[in-house]
Amino acid sequence: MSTISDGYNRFITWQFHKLHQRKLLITKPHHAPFCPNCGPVAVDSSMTDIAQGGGAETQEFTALKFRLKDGTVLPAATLRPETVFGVTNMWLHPDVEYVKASVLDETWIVSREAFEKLRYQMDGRGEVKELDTLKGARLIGSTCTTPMGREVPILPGTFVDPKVATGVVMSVPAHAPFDWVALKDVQNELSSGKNPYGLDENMVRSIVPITMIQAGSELVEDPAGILCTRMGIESQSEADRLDEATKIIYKNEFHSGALMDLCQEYSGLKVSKIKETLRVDFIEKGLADLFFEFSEPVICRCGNGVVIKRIPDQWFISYSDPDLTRRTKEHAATMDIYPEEYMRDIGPVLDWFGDRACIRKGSWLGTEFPYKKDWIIEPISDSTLYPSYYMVSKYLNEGTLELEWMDDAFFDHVFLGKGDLEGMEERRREVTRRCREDFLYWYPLDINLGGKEHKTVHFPVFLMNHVAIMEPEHWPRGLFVHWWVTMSGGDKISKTKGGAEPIPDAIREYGVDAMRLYYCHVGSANMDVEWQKDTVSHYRARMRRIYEQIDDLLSMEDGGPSSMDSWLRSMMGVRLSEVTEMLEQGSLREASNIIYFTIPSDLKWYIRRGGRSQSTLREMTGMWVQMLQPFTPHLAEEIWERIGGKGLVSTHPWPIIDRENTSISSLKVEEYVIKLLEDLNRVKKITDMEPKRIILYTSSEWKWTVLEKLMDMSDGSDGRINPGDAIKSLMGVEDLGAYRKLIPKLVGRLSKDVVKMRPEERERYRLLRDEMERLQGLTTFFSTEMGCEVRVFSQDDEGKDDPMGKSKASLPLKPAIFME
RNA sequence: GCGAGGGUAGUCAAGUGGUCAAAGACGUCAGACUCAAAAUCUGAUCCUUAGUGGUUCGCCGGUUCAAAUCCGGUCCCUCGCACCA
Repeated sequence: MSTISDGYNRFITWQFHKLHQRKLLITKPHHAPFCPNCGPVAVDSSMTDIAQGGGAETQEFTALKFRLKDGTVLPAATLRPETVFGVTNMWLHPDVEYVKASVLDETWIVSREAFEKLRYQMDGRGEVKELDTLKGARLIGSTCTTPMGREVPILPGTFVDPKVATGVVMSVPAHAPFDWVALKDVQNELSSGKNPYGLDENMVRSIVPITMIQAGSELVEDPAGILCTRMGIESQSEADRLDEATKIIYKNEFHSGALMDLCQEYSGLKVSKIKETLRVDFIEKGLADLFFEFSEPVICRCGNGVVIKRIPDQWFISYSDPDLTRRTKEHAATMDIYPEEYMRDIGPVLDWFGDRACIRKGSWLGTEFPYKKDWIIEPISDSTLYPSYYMVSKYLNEGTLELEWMDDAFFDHVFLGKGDLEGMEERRREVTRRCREDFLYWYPLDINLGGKEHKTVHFPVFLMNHVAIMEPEHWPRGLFVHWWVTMSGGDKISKTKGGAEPIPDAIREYGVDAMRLYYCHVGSANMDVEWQKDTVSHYRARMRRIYEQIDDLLSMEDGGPSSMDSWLRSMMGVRLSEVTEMLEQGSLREASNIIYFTIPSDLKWYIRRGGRSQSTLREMTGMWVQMLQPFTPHLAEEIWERIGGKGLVSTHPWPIIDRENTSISSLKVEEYVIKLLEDLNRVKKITDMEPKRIILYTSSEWKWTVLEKLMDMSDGSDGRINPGDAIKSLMGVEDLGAYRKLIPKLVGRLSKDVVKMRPEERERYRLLRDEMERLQGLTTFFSTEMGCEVRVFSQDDEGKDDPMGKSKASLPLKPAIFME
C-alpha cells in the first residue's frame, strides 16, 4: 500500500465523497508558501521541501495606506498597526529602486522585491502591473498623509530593507527603537550641516516622538528613546541591540499597554485586545491591506525563493465545524489517552483546531481531489483513516479483490454496513463480505501510537475523520503519545543531519534484547531520550551479569533451609507485585528497574546473609526469569532452558503473587540489619579504623516505654504531639521515675520522628520489640562483615562493658556502637 | 506572541506535602580478584562529624507544625502553532 496505489486512491476518493456528503468540505481564500518553480511547499524545520528557512513563520503584516498628494499609495507594512497614531514620518531607502505599480484599482509604490511578492499575494483579487520605477531618493523630502489624514514627511532611512515586507516603513520613534535612532541620525546630520536630500531643516528638527501607548500605571514619555539612551545605542547599524530593545518594548506594551487619548475611538483599549480588531477595521475601511511575509528568507529545494501565494478558492476540511468538534470531544473523553496531560489537553486542542487546507496543486504524488481537476489531496488529509484500509488491501494484493469492484458502494458496505450484496457476482460478493467481516473483527483501533509532534495536528485529524465518517462503535479507543529518541546533545535524528543508525545494524551490534531493555529503562515515554551507544552496551553487560549470576546461584552448594528463605520469598513477592502494578500502569522504566537492578541485589543480600537453599533459589530464579521475559525475551528463554524450565517461558502465565507466605517480620528484620550495617560502616569510615572489637548496646527499657507512650499519644490526636503535654504526662508514669531528668530531651528527639511515622514503621517497632534477642542472633553475621569480634549488651545491663559510655546514646531499634 | 512540557547532586534521571540528603544508572575514587590490564565484585562519592548535625532540588517571595513537591512572581531551555507526516 502506498499513497499512489490505485486501490488506496479509490479509498481516499470514497473518504472525500463522505466528507463532502457530510458538508465538511468548504472553499475559501488561503495564503500558503509557494515556490514559483515547484508549486506549494511545506515550510517546516525538518526541511522536507526546502533548502533554507525551516524555522520561518508566516507573519501577517498590516500594510497601512499612506498617500502621496496624487493619491498614490505608500503601503507601510507593520506588525504593530496600533502604533499608526504615533507616526511622525515615513522611511524610504534613498538608494533602493522602488516600483510604481497598479494594484487592484490603486497605484502603489513598493520595493522591487515586494512587487514580486504582491503579484502572488493578490492572486484572484485583481491585476498587479508594473507602471514605472523610481529611486527612493526621488520621494524623500516630500510629504504624505497617514490613514488618519495627518501630513508627515518622507525621510531617508538606510536601515530599510527592500527584501522585508513592502520596503516602505512608517516611523513611530516613541515606540520603535529603530525609528528613534534613525530620526536622531537624520536630525544630527542636518545639524552637522549635511543635507543631501534638500530636507526642510526646520520641519525635520521640529519632529518629536509622539507617545501613544501607556504601559503600566505611570505614563512614560518616549519609551523607545529612554530605552535607547539607557542601552547606549547610538547608531542604526547596531541592529542586534536594536532588535533587543524592540523586543523589550514590544513585550511590555503588548501585555500591559493601553492606547492613549489621541487614538480616537480606540483610546483606552488594551494593546493585546485591540490589535486584531484594529486591523480588521482598517482593512474594511480601505485604510490598509494584508501583506504576508516570512520571518526569515525561505529557499526552495530547487534554489528559488519561496513566496506566499494567495489561493482564491482553496478547499478545506472544516474541522472547525461545531457539531463535529463537539462529538469528537465527547468521544475523546471516553478514550484511553496517555500521557495524562494529553488526555487533559485533547479537548482544548480539538476546539482550537481549525479548518485545514486539504488539497494542493502541482506535481505531487497522491490522490486526485474529486471536486477539482489536477489538484492532489494533501498527504495528512488522506492518512488519517488509513488503518481501515488494511482490511481491504490484503485482498487486493492477493488478487481476490478486483480494483474495479472498489467503488463507493463497496466501501459503504465494508465500513458502514450499508447496502446488500444481493445480485452480486459470487466472487465479488464473497470478498466484499470477508472485508466487512475483517473490519468488524479488527475495528475499532485500540490504540494509535505517535510522537509528541502529532499532538496538535495529526491526532486531532485522526479522531475527527473517524468521527465524521465511521460509525460510533468504530471510533478509536486509545491514543499514546511518545517523545523522541534524539542524538546525543538532544538534536533530532534526521536523514540529512545524520545520527540515524539503521535498526538492523544496531541489533547486530548490541542485540535485540539490549535494545529493548535500553529503550524501556533509559527514559519514560513522555521524555526525550538521547541515544548513547555506550549506554546500550551497559545494558548488554547487565544482561550478561544476570545470566552469570543465575548460573552462580544455582551451582552453589545446597545449604538447606534457613530463616533467609522466608525473607527471600517475601521480598520476591513484594517485587513481583510492584512489577505487576508498574506493568499495568505502563511504567516500563520502573518495572525494568526492579527486575534488572533491584532483584539482583536482593539475591545478593540473600547469599550474603547466609541463604543457601537450592530449592528456594530455583523457585525464585524461575519467577525472576518470568519477569525478565517481557523485556529481554531471548535472554529469558535461554536461562529458562538452562534452569530446566518446561516449554517456552513466554507461554507461561504471569506468576501469581503469594501473599499468604509473605512474612512482614522477616522483611522488617532485614531492614533493621541493613540500617545497622550502614551505621557500622559509617562509624568505621569516619574513624578510619580497622576495628578489633565492636560492642553494640540495645536501648534501655524506659526508652521503649517513652516511645510507645508517644506513639499512643500521636494516635489519639490525629498525628500531632505537643511536646510540653507529652513531657508532663510522661513525668507521671511510675516506671519512668528514675529517668525524669532525661525525659524532656528524649521526647524532643523522638516526638518529631513519631509524628512522621507511617503505620508500617510503627509495625516495625512492634515486630522487633524483642530487639535484644534478634541482635544476639546477628552477631555472627556482623562479625563476619566487620572482620572482628562483635558483642551485644543492653544499656540496662549492670555488668556491661562500656569503655566510652556509648550505651546511653542507644535508642529503640538504634543500638549504640562502640568500636576500637 | 499563543499553547504545552521542563529546569533536582560530576552527568543522565526518579521523585506531586511528612518514610527526602533525595531511588537508580553512568562517571569518579578506594579496596578485592589478577603477574598486569579489562571484565567482575565490594565500598565511598553536598559539607561536617564516632553514626542522631548543617546547607541543598533555576531565582525571589508566600501558604503550612512540615515544601524538591502547593501558590504567586521571575529567568532560562524544549516542543507544537496548521498543506512534513
